[in-house]
Amino acid sequence: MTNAEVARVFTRIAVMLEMQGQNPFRVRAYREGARVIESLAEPVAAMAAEEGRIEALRGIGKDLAAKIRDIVTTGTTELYDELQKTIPAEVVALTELQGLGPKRVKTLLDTLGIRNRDDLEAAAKAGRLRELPGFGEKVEQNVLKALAVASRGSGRMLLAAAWPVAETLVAHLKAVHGVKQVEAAGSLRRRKESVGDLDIVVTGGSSEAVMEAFVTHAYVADVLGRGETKSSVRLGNGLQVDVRHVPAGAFGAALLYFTGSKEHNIELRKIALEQGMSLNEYALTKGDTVVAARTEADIYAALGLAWVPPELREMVGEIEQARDGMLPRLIEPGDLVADLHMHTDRTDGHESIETMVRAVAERGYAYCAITDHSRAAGGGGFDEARVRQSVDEIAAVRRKFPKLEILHGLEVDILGDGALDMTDAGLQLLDWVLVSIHSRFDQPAADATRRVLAAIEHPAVRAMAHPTARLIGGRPGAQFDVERVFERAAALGVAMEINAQPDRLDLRDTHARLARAKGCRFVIDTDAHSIPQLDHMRFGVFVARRAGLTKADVLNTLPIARFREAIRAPGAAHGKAPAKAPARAKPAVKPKAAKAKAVKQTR
DNA sequence: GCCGTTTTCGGCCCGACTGTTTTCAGTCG
Repeated sequence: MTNAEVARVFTRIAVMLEMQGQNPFRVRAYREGARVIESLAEPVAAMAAEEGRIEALRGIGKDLAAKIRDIVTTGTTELYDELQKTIPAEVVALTELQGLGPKRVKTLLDTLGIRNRDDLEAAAKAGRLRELPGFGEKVEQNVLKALAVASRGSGRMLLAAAWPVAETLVAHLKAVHGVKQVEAAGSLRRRKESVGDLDIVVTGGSSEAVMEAFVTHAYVADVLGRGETKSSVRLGNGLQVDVRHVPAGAFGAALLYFTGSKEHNIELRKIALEQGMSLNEYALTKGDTVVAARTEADIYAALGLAWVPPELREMVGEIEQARDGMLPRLIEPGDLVADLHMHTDRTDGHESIETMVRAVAERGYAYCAITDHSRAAGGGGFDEARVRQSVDEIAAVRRKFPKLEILHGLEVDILGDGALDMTDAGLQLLDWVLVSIHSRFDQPAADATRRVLAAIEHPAVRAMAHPTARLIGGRPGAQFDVERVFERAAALGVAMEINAQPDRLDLRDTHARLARAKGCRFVIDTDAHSIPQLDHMRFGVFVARRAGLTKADVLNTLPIARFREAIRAPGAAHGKAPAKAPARAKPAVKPKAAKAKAVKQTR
């Protein structure tokens, strides 16, 4: 049982209880429980095995804790089974459609016996929805639209994909006559790895002009709603965008409100109430008096809090830190002076070493590492002989770029049993060894844990690249015990990478936060396979910021000399020189003279 | 169902928009 699966049971219970018209606060408790479980860095199943551990979580009481234990051991809980007798799970799934909530879905089930999307589509097309209480022709049409949208995909978009869209729309709205401030809020501003929709806050100009400019933009495929202060559209790429037009004096309150997270905002409202004030999207008020509204910082200050960077507004302890003046000074993109993971056309990259290095130099970095693949990753990956050959290749490039330090690196595959896909002799020729998983992602957790622990134990290893190997929306990644791996990596001095590829972002934010708590140090790298990908670095920094990381946590913020001192020395934590283990059986394969063009990027 | 310098009961965030209504429920964020 993964955390996501346990959370889904709670979410479904919440929907079912709501359909039954139960106490809304009881409903909320299940939703809150689902959120808490989903945001955990550790498997909730493991936590549930320890007494009192899950009860200590805010929002999880005795009752929910017992249900979590039921679910992780048996896959379900009595209440869920009981509810499913009257409301099948497939009916619950209908509430995921835009415009259909628990009440309407309940009506559909009770009056027309609609149980799934097929039933719903047939009924809507036959014009039978419009007859129902609370429905009408418009709702019927919106249901058909929602079904069409749902059949197109998950609805969430990678941050890196939404980013340029947001930039374009913000610039478009800034150009409207009289407009003063435009800012993208929501999960994009919090730099979440994927965004469900886009929220843009605007001040100045006339509401009419702003909304007109917005809904007529070329990206807009469908106008979902248009009002004085709020309009919603769906873009051609499926992304929903909301624009809010607010008075200039309320910009801070609106930005705060629409940036979220919802849970962070709820906490701020509670704090306001405790102090006899009230917070909404227009202002922080005391009675009829506005206390603060113009900037976020004003509002936080009036609540006795330091301004919280949006990336931390996830109820991960930021409220307490803001109150105590203990918020971390988060790492900035400009703090990074090196990129230590990239590929060239010698394996699955698109550019020559020289071209890549020139692009790195143009980006102002002080040093970099060239890290092509080892053999197991395919795509012409390196064996020991190829590593020997590359010593001269690297030396030649170093002569051409004397101002840039170039580390001779390799991304070495961790084989299924934890052995490294390179001989010790080959490893000793390198000055930057990354290890990573590119195969057997579905190993049982115990095997995967042993595999990773064995790999990082090797004294040549400096860092673990994209540690879990997950792909956002595509692959869950290896299921090893992250806590144990982080503890051991911290002890060995093996850095954990935050990989900035937009669909990896691995470690993810919650894992990076846990790794930091365990004492790990980090590198943030692009894993670039082409020149444009070198510019993905910011997305890795965003993850680091969401994890609360500072400049001091990240090794590639250090000048090269200090970096060399800081990385794990050969044999570190072993109390001896690098093991002279017998070299692994050398593959009886000669370096390929010519390699097939246009190799597929190894994932 | 959770929670507690307002504690073991009585609260629990709140407004906009839509569509169906004719004063408001449902949904969303």
